[in-house]
Amino acid sequence: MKNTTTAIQVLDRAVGLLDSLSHYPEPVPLKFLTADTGLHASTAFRILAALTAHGFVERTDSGNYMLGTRLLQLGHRVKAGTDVRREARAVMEWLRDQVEESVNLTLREGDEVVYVERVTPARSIRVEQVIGSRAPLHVTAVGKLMLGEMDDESLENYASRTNLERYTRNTLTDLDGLKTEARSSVAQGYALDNEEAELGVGCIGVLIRDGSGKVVAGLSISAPIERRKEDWIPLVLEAGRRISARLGFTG
Amino acid sequence: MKNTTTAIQVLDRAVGLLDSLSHYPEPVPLKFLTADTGLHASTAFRILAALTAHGFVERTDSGNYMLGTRLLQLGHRVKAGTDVRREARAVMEWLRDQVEESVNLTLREGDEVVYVERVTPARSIRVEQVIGSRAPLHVTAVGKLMLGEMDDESLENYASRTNLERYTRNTLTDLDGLKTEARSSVAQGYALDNEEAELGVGCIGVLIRDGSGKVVAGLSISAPIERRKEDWIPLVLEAGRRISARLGFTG
DNA sequence: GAATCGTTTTCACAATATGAAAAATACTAC
DNA sequence: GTAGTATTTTTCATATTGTGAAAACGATTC
Repeated sequence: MKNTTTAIQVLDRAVGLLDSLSHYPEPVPLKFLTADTGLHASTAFRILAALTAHGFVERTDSGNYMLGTRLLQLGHRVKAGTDVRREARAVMEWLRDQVEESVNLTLREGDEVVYVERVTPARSIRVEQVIGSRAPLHVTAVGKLMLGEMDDESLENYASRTNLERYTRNTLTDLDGLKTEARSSVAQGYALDNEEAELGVGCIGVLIRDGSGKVVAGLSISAPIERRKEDWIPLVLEAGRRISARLGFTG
Repeated sequence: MKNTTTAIQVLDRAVGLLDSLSHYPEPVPLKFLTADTGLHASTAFRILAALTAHGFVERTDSGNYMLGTRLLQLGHRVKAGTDVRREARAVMEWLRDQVEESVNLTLREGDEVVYVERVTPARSIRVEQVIGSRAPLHVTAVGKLMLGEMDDESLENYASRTNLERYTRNTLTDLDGLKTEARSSVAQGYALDNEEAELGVGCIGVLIRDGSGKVVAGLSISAPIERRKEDWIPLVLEAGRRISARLGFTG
């Protein structure tokens, strides 16, 4: 567990505890948390008590710890991409119903995309992205489009910063290949991800633009690779156009 | 701004900053936050820097502060009512489409209900509950049902603890009236809220139970009072039954 | 009923967060 | 343009605050 360290120790520790908590599907005893974080029991206890008082953590009757509803509240007040998320929701549901696959909305954040909204179909085998999770630009359909929007220099900087880490055998790890792919994706208006982030998963992604023409998000279908159909491309393009239109884009 | 105070000062302050941040619809400059929280500029700055490093806060290009996507992530990992929320979603959408009004899912937390999930109709005038917001039991339809499930003593304790605070002229503020209403609501299987929490807003609520028969949540329609129809009662009951059934309740 | 394990409280200590002040940066107005 | 003002950021000496050892408490288990 990587632990970001800042100028304020308690905060680092508190965040570490929340982080640890978020990894458990069930409420956990103090013991587990001290084990994860390496904190002294009394220290962890004290911090958790404070977090509990603020509703960031809740305790079960048995005294176990879990994330608190205050986080739900704050999560819903996050402004990043508020407009896009609100406007996108209905269209995402429409697209999901057309193809019966998971549809995700992503925001760019630095060298990564963050999954901020998702709708899933009612079938037992489906692709599920965790809200808030991240992936580097070069391994996702939407990310490749974002890279394709950059000028050569920025793209090269991205490559040297991140080293184009390999995720699967299909990941584009050489600058030239990536550049070609990114450019042609932008040219055709959509990008594919052929198991480049995860084996077995294929995506079709497009960019979302706001009234000023700026790229504000990405929309993609994620499906088991053998179910993914290129026929869906027009649908994804259409969905992207609709969301962009709602945001005032007149492209 | 009430500020819960715990054994750990920095945490209180950090939470205060997040809280302040959550009240603004747009990114704000440091100035505003120091004004809200009363913190010294350098102190607020330092704490915000730490929160930013952890993704709890983000800064715009102009240097203004806003809540960060890390909160989205943690919010989605909150376990409270996870099962119910997941199972309820589809049924809530169905109900929303039947009546074209907002549908809310609430959890009980102490003497209050917390709104944890919501779907809204595509009409311009509609009731919107903020996810994470709270209301005392005696002013909501679902809450009255929860009160009706208690024994006399617990109900009386609730009344004396909370003083049955008045929200509108329709709020039930006397123990006897509340008791009668709560009991009969439970008997009929649903409760109405006739502008008891907010003037102009009417609700129809039912309880959700899990496999063990325990009440785990509440479901309600919230509509402008003049649009609310008693015809909807069977639909809400049906939706409640469906969700409970998904959780293994066999009535 | 003793022993073991986990949680909670207490408390003396020093490491940590603090805020005054200074430096840097961004605005405004003239 | 320049002077002036407001805001953000860095620095640093200080004492306040968070720390963790140890002890008290509470469950379980043997």
